[in-house]
Parts: sequence; C-alpha cells; structure tokens
Amino acid sequence: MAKKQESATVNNSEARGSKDEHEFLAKYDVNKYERPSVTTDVVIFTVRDNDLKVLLVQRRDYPYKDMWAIPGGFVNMSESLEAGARRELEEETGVQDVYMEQLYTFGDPGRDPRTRVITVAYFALVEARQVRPLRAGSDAQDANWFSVYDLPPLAFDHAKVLDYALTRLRYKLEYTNVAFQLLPELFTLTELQRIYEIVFNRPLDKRNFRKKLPIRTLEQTPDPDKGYMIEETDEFKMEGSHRPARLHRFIDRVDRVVRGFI
Amino acid sequence: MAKKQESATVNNSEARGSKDEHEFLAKYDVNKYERPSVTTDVVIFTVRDNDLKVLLVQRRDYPYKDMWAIPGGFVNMSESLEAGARRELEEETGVQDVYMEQLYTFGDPGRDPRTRVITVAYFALVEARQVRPLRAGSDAQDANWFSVYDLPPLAFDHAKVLDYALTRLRYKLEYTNVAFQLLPELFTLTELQRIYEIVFNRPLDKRNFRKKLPIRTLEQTPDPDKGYMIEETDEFKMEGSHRPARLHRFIDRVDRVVRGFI
DNA sequence: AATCTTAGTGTAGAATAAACACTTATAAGC
DNA sequence: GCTTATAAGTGTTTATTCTACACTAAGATT
Repeated sequence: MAKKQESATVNNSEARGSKDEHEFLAKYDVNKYERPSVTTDVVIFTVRDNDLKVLLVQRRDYPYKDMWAIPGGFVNMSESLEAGARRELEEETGVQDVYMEQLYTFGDPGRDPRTRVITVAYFALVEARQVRPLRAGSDAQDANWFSVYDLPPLAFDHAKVLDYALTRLRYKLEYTNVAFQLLPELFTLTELQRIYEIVFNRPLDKRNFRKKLPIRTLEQTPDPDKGYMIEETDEFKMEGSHRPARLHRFIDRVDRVVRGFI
Repeated sequence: MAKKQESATVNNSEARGSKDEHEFLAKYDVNKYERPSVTTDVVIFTVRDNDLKVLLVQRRDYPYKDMWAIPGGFVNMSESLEAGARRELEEETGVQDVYMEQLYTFGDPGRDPRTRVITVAYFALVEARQVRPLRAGSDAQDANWFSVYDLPPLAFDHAKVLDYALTRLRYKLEYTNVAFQLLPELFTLTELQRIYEIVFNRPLDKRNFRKKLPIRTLEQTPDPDKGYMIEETDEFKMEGSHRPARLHRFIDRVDRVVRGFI
C-alpha cells in the first residue's frame, strides 16, 4: 500500500498544472456553497494534587456567557487544524511540545446558537509543573483547572466533548505509554502507578503493575532491545521519613503503542 | 459524570434566552471570520469475491480530473456531519441503515488547490449483496469497487485517508463485532472466518477462531445471557459437493465492544 | 533503640492463547 | 451403489498471561 501511495503522488503532480486545470481553477467560485465556521477546541488534561484536572475557561460573552467551556477558537485559513489547536493550547498554558491528538469532530447544527459551527476537538496531556499560572484570554474572564470528577455546568455540548475525551484518555493509557506525558523526566514507579490510578479512578496492585512494566535495570546485561520502555537510574527520591524510591526514566519520549500495557 | 451533564443542560437553558443574549446575538456578525469549506467523505468498504473492496469514484472535473477519489461532498448547513456522510453513502450505493463511524478530520491547508477544504472522513461497512449496481454521480464520470490491496493512484490526500480507514477497520474488527455488517443475516462460520481473514490478510486457525465466538447452540439450555453474540439456526447451507454448513445469526444486530473478540 | 512510613519483591492457581489432525456429511463420477 | 473429492466440524495439550496476596528493606523521627 505504501508503494501505491507513492505512485499516487507522482501521478498527481502530472495531472495537475495542465492548461485545462488552470482555466478551471480560475473560474472556480469559492462562494458557491455557504460555509460553516470551523473551530478547534483542546481538552487539556493534567494530573495534580492526586487528581485528574482539565483546563476550562469562563466565557466573557454570549452565548453561554459566564459559563465554563473548553478552550478553543476559530481556525486560521493558513494554519493546519493541529497548528490551530496547538496555538490555543500554548495561549492557555504557555507550554510547547506537548502530546496532543485529534479526538473527534462535533458538528451538529444548533450546537452553537450563532451559526453553524463545526468543532474539531483535540486532547492534550501536559505535565503539571510545566504549566505557567493561568491567565484569562481575550474571550475568557477566567481560566482554571477543574477535577474531571467535579465539573461545573459546561457551555455548548462541551460536557459531551469532555466525556469523549476522558474515555479516549483512559483508552490510550491502557495500551500506550502516553502516561509519561504527565510525569517529569525522572519519576518513581509509585508516581507512575498513581497516574494510572487517578485516571482510571481505581486502585491497582503494586506488584502486578510493576511486573508489566518493561524496565531495564542497571545491572542487567542490556538484552539487545527486549522492548524496554523504562530504565532505572542510579538516583533516588529522598523525601519523607521512609525508604527512598528509585527514580526511573522513559527510554525514548516517543509515544508508542504497547498492547496491553496495563 | 452523567449527572454533571444533566445539570449542565438545565443550566444552559437558564443562561440562554436572556434579554442581553438576544441583543448580543442580533449584533453577531457571521462573516467576521473567513471560513473554510467543509466536506464529508465516506470510505465505503465491502467484502466481495474473497477480497476487501473500497468504493471509489472517478472525478469528472478538476482538480485531479479523471483520477479516482473517495466519494464525498459539501456539508449542507442544516444537516449534521453524519447525515451528510449518510447522504453521500446512499447516493453512491443505494443502501440505508449501514454501519458508519467518524474516522478522522483532514484539514491541512493546500490539500485542495481550490480553497481551504476541511474533510470530515467517515468509514462505512456495507453488505455486498445489498449494494445496487454502481452508477456515476453528478461529479463523477464513473464509480467502481477496488481491492484495497490493488488501488489506483488517488486524488487529493485520499491515499492517506484510505490508509487510515483500513487501519481503523482492522482495529475495529479485532475488538468489536462489526464484522456482521459485512455479512447477510444468515451466514456460516466459515464465511465469518473468511471476513476476518480477508480484512487481516492472513489465515486464521479454524478451531481457535470458533472457540472464541460466543455461540448459543440449539440444544444448550439458554444460560441467562452468558454473553452470547451468535446463535445457531436449524438451517444449513447446501452448496457444493461437501458437508453442508450450519447457518448462524447475530443475536442482536447492534455493534458491541467485545474485548479481544478475535 | 524503637517506631513509623513507603519501597520493593515472588509464587501458586486460574484463565487464556496457541498449536495441531482426524472424522463427518454431502455431491459427483464411475 | 461404491469410490472420491471437498469443505464442515470437533478436543486436547502446552505455553503464556493474569490475578490474588504478605512480608522484608531502608531511611526519618522520636
């Protein structure tokens, strides 16, 4: 199939650029069809204070004035959908290079009373410590983190969007290693387990949890990549009056699919 | 969370309808932002002649005139995205009530040379026998089924869309029972297995395959729903010079998630 | 030295997955 | 009507994975 795609590309550039085509495109009327507005919204998750939080903004204007909403905005004509979503994300949190993926596109007529609005929703995972203090944006009078388990009433169909995002997040955590997006570079295994417990909202067995993690230990003769995803470091977290916990690191900070990771 | 959503709905209707809001909406300028075009495309799969096929249309006009493309069209302002996709699907195939789900939204600038086009892609599964003979639509000079393993060069970024759809289809088959969408009401277990083999493009073990299927047999005392998904019928397919195969039926033709179905 | 707290570790039994070959029922050919 | 050809149908053994479960270790505080 990869081969087919290549040949398609070659063929495309042959087909385009002909005289006929130029004439056709010159005549093409971009206003032939009435167009909906397109926005990107970003469901931004973080884990903080032993809780799964989502970033919401309080609307300054109608419709749904004063209500809380998922941050988002109109797509610029020249930027990709993902770039638009990243722009929103950075405006709100100040962080760059975070994990983001497209979630779903919501486009029912009537979901915005002003006009037909189609919203391409994304979800993002940010590490709590990287986020700068929140400030209100141009269209928001306030911005704040809310526990996903204790949400205010939301504007538009955003309760549905958030529900969808939470389902997807759990799903992703189950079979990929995106959890590391929610942790600093060095972390203890207990901290990693807490991420899973908070997101899934249920306790996990410590021994079973650790057994599933593909950890490269320090002594171990480094088996020619036996699928390790986490490596021990020689550092420890000395904190609290108890045995120190060894710090670990994700080997490559690239999200990878791992079947039945947890 | 469900509870929160309800309260959100109640609160919304309170917040809306105020005098302030009506004034605001009256002033709202729907042309404030330049808007992209939005289309829905539908990747329509079927299994026929021992092969996984996808429906493509040959473009009548520029851009990409004469090339093959995934069927689709502009979204009407008053219809939902899914309704638009279903309309396209029905125009092409004549079938209704088929399985369809949103796939992904493609919106890179430049993917259509005419203007910014954002495409919400869907994928659909149709039973081969229900599809009427294909006919070209208004913007297509031809329509045809192609093996996904032997595709022509495709217009726009449709090779990418199709690739994405195929990945999703395989994924769905693995952990849901959507396969029945590709079969008639009554089917043999070998036919069901063939669907999986064709989509995954690899042979499966007959005995292991059958063991995983939650089948309610005829004699069996009907265990108060032990998760049966398929039931035996007392009919057989008498065809070919060999032992007849028992016909089966999906118990409820509703798509359901079944972890590790195959 | 005793106490408190979290870190860290193994095993046995159950469930699931994978590999593998022969018998059965019909139609066709003789 | 006997033989042959073809796909249908069916169990067991082994390896792997999942689950439940409890004690020792290391440091801080008193």
